[in-house]
Amino acid sequence: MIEVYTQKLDDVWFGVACDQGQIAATSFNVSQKMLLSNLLEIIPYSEPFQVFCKPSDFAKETLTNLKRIYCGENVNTIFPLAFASLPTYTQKVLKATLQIPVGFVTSYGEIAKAVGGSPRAVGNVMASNPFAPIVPCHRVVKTDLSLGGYGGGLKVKVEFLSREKRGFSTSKQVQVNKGAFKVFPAEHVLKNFV
DNA sequence: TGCAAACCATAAC
DNA sequence: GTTATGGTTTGCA
Repeated sequence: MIEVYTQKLDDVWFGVACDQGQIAATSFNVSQKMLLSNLLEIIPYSEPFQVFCKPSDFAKETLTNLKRIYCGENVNTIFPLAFASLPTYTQKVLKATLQIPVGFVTSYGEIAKAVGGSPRAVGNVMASNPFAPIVPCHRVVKTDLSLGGYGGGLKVKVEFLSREKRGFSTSKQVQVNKGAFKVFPAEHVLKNFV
């Protein structure tokens, strides 16, 4: 039985779907209706689920952390994400995306170079990211440092990046399992929006 | 700039 | 199996 919890924190709804102590999906939205719709779309139709009004302790902690990420804070928590049910390639891309530090962005192509596959395929994984905003798909942009797309709307993507900017000025390398990819300061993207 | 073609993993049929 | 579909990228006019 998958347990679904939602909670409103400072005008934004956050939600988590828990499956046997693991996180099957997370999401956020200004409307609770949309949030539930997003979450339920992620969990398989065949899985029985129940929506709870009151969060469990674990859910409460997770939702609080989601909000902190949403606010642009550094959150070091390791979340028990349910990767096992996802395709291998999807897992690789999501795990690489997890390595992008707060205040930095990278491109679809950079991730593709690090984990294999094509930028297009990486975009597909982002588009169906079950763990927003834990997996920071908002930190992935196009090669020319223009935005690309975002599930929650481009405005939200920009807002995320401006809350996360840390004043970095130089790019750096991030190691993943096999390869490495380059990350750029979030400012490099934001400057196109002044 | 702008457009066409290559890209490649998924999901849906 | 096969096809359609992208949160892309690159090359070429």
